[in-house]
Amino acid sequence: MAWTPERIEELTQLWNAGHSASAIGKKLGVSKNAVVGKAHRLNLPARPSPIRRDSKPAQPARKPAPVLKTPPPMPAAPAKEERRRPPMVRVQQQQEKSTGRRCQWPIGDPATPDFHFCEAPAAGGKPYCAEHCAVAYVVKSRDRSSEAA
DNA sequence: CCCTGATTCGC
DNA sequence: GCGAATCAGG
Repeated sequence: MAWTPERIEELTQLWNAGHSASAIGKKLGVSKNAVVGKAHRLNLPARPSPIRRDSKPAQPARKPAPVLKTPPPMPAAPAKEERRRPPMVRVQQQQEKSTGRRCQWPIGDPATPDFHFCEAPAAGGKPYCAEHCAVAYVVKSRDRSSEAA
């Protein structure tokens, strides 16, 4: 059954009158999916629905194959945007080296209170200490000497 | 298990 | 554009 202007009008009226999608569908002789689908397509006002589908976590099955052709070459290097204020231990380490050039290597889950940075003295202009430089730049190192572990 | 609406995706 | 399938909360 096609959506004739009359049907669309009736749908709109019933929808705006607060009838449920299934009730409207029953009246129009279509499924509630058809009603809610059409309503959504018509940009009718979304009626009270607590359903939240926009959770951050990965959505499986629905989007299976991103198929990336250019994998980023530095998997171990964390982004600067990940920067968060570390716990209170910061004060102590600042006393030792207040120049601010401290290792930015993230430790723990950024979404967790115990998240902090390494903050050992950074090695030669790098954002990380010597140990974490070895981890962050492992790809480059391997590229040159094939070992260093 | 029933209801609800929202979103996706093959047609 | 359509709507069944699927998802998701009450």
